[in-house]
Amino acid sequence: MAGVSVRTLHHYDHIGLLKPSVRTTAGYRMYGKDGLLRLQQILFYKELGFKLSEIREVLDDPEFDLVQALQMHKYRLSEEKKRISTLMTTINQTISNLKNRKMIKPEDLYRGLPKEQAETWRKEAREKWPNQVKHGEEQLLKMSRDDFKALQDGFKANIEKLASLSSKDHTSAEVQTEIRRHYEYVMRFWGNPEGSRAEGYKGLGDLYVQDERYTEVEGVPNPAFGRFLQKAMHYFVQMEFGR
Amino acid sequence: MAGVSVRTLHHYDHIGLLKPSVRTTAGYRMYGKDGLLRLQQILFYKELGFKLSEIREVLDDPEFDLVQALQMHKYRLSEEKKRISTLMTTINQTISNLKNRKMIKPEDLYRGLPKEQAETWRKEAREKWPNQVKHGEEQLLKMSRDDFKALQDGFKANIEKLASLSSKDHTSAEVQTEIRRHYEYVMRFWGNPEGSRAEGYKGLGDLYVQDERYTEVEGVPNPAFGRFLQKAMHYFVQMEFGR
DNA sequence: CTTGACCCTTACCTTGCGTCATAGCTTATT
DNA sequence: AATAAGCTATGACGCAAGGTAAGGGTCAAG
Repeated sequence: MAGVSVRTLHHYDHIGLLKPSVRTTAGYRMYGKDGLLRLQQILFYKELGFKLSEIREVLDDPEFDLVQALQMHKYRLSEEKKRISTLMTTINQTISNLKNRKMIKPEDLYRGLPKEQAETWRKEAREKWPNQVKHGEEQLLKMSRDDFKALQDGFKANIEKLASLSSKDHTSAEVQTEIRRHYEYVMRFWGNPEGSRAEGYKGLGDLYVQDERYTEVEGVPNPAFGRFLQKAMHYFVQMEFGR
Repeated sequence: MAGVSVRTLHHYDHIGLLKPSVRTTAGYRMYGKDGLLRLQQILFYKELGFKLSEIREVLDDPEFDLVQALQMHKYRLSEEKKRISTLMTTINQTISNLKNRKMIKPEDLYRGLPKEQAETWRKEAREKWPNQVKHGEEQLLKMSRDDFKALQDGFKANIEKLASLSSKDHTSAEVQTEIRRHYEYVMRFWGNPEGSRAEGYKGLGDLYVQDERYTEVEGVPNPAFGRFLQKAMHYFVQMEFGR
């Protein structure tokens, strides 16, 4: 009748949030106009996302600082909104990665590289970001073998350093410094066109979580490291490019 | 060790989401590298807001359309985000109303009005939007007594009509048409300066919920009507001014 | 008087674990 | 080796806000 179920009224009665003004001899709950007002207030605050216990405080304690409570709640809501926003961009990245992974097979990446080198790369199974590569392939082809080796070793060292930091806070300066180097390596390997770099890098972070092969360390998969990297990378992009 | 509690692993085991690869003779749960990967994937999707049952579907059914699931989830998140946004503006309104209500006493409103008229108004106890009025007072003073009476009667009729519609959907054309008239009446009574009208009108809707006196019909408080009006008014402002 | 539409109470189910309680296992120290 | 500290395991209960029966009384209409 008033938009709430009988069960809800039972519940409110049970927890003492809203008690009927009278009970008929048969035990029926009867609510007066004051009860109706209180119910509407309850529903109002409930819509705002307050918990019933909080509502009870608000309504029963006249000394309660309602304005402050509302402001605190607004802050909670704003945090939740931010969280949802980042989740949505993460989902976007994940979706585009899944699509691209379907379209480009790993083999495509090595096509055009000297067989020997491709074989080494594949065996080491450490710097595997072949997916989505379109520009990277060309860039690699332009490099001399020595340049490539140096880059590869530096990259390897960087990854290992990050692995050793994986128990730290992903937002710490230590980690973020190393992540910046990681970003630069990835860009050189990956050769992403300007503009989509931030997006691509974040997406790579998501891939780390999706596929264990990306975060093997010394040949041993380490998925927790993947999640650590993903968070650190997202944070880096956030700070560096502002989303 | 991996960022999850033992209890969580028990739980995942219990619901069949993540089972240990082996059990020691003592019954200890041992997870292999595959288990670790699966755990990370679980945590990843959990962060995105998926329910555990959904995660199980995603991970266990290779035929599962992950992209579609992600897109659906993104939509859910966007809806939630919208909801939070409107909640936040509602809170803002409520806060400013509470503040203003504290600052301006009802008596202030009638100050300067002919005593007789103020008395009538107070007694009828029906069109009570004296709060926050700064401009309204002046406007009322400019009107002749007859004009005022006509306005008052029309307003009263409008409110009664809305009360009779309070069981309908607040977004229906019927209701919204009457709400538009209500809006016009309020603006004439209230005399809000241009620019803040939409905000003020929404805020008035919130006040309806806060104080039963605002939605008395024939002298009888009707708080459910208050909530109805509030929603209808918010919707009106949304459609008319786009927030 | 019976039927259907309400209401009552009691109590279990949901989600994702936290938090005991009780007991067995492993490891470190004595 | 014995003992204590510090794991783990298995129930089982609790929280939030009610949904969903189960079993039974009540009320107005026919």
